[in-house]
Amino acid sequence: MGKFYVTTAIDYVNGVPHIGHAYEKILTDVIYRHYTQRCENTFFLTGTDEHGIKIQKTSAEKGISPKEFCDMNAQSFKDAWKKLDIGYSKFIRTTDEEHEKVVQKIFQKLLDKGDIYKHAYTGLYCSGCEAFLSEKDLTEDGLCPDHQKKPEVVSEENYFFKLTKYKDAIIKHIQTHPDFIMPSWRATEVLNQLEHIEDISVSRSKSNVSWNIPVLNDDEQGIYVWIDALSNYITAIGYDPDGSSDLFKALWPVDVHVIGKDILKFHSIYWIGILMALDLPLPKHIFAHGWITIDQTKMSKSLGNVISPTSILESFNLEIPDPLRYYMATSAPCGKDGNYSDDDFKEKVNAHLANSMGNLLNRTLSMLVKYFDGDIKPGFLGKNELTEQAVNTIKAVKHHFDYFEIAEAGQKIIELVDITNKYVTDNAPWTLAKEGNMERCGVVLTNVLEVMCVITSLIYPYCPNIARSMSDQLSYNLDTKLDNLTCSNLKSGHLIDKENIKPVFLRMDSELADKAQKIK
RNA sequence: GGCUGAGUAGCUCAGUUGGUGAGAGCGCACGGCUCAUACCCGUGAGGUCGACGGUUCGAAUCCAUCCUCAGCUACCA
Repeated sequence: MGKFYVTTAIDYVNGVPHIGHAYEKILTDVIYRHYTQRCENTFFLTGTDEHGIKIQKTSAEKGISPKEFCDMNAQSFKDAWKKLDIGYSKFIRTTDEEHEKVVQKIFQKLLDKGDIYKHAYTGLYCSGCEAFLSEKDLTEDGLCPDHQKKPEVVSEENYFFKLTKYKDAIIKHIQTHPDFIMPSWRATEVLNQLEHIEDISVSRSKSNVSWNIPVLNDDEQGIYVWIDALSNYITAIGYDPDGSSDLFKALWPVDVHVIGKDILKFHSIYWIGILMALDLPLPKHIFAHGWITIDQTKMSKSLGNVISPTSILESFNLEIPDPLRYYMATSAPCGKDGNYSDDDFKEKVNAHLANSMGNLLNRTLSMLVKYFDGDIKPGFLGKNELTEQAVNTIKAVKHHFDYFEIAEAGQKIIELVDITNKYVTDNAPWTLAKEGNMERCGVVLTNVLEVMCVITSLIYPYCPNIARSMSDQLSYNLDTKLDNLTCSNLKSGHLIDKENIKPVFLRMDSELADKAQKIK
């Protein structure tokens, strides 16, 4: 494989990051890191969506300019991602000058083409939604169900995008590309929505909303979210109607847009329509993930159970984000909702990362030092009975990632860990050593260490810090591509000294958990 | 109302096109081991596989009806 381009949704900076935002970035980062192990040229885009009336209003309430407000919140997103080791290649903000300029050009191009037209209408406008509502959307009292406010009757002339023109083509594309929308069962949902689609309004009157990108040659209108926000996926890498960058040519079409299930409609219908209108190739995949619930309850501000990603790291006293990354990435089956609870988090992470995986490396290296002074003798190499299992796991993990089954892939890795732990117990190197069967003892330990190298590579996307610690102790090259990954990674000679053997992840003990409970 | 998905051991879930006594992980209990991060390995607890029918020699797995949950989406008022 050559290149791999992956994006997250860009987050609206009206608030600070919570665990739902983090979930998506972690998933995407795991996907991204996995593909860096398979491709030469990879790119990971994330960022923030910064225009619109909500930001205009919130910043006004705070008495600061919208830009200042955005700067502040965008930074808090960047800070959070840093703490989670989200290794994005670029962080785009829709207020970036370059983005704004290209969005204006895109708008103009569609206007010139006739795919955007002006249309006057009267409707019920809810400023909270920043959208027109139809009567049937309202409550019995005639209020907006989301904002409990009475919408105003507004007469407005806006620009509309001819989405209906592309309706049939979009339907056909979805039908003929079963892996376009993933998980595939969500495609039915989208096809259903397509039946009732209408042209979408893509501008707002400047008198209602001032914090947006102006339409060129029209002082009355500003560009609304669809063309502004969705375009980030192409403007960020240098798309330009007048001639795109080499980076864009190398990366587009995107391999996968990772998004939440709530915005699938916008990505699989609106965005696809826009791309068709721009004569650009379509995304290879759109992956809609589920939600993270907290203790089986939906996270929401009104319930007051919004959790920030970093508060989990702090309350458990974690110095590395790996456990949280691992838990997030493996707790929800592909595309479905997952749940977070403190107990479950601690349980899973202790069991998999500390007890099984970490301890396996630790016990094996300890024996190598105890029985062989940390040396691997030439005769220990090349007779690995676990090769087949390891190779099968590599295959299975790659296969799962092809379908963005991140949790399922993680499960396979831990299965290999379990198999290897059992192999150690079954072969009891400590007994072999006592019996003086040193050759066999060395072979067994080396076999395990070879598999540990494989595990190190496979776990890396989930736990980059732990993987690095493992690779250090194994003198293993973590840059090894998965296609070249075998069970022959070690060389004969001295591997490690006793003082360099370190647990890669310590159990979170009950004391810490209690402390976390108190904070909560 | 329609459509889609889901309801399987305490918890989280696997269960291809129906067929040896219904599974995994975690948790729990007991046993083993002692290299290791009180870790690992083994054994067990008996869950009417949402409900009631039906098809079949035989269904968790197919069909009908119903209940619950989640999501998408109408229509009548």
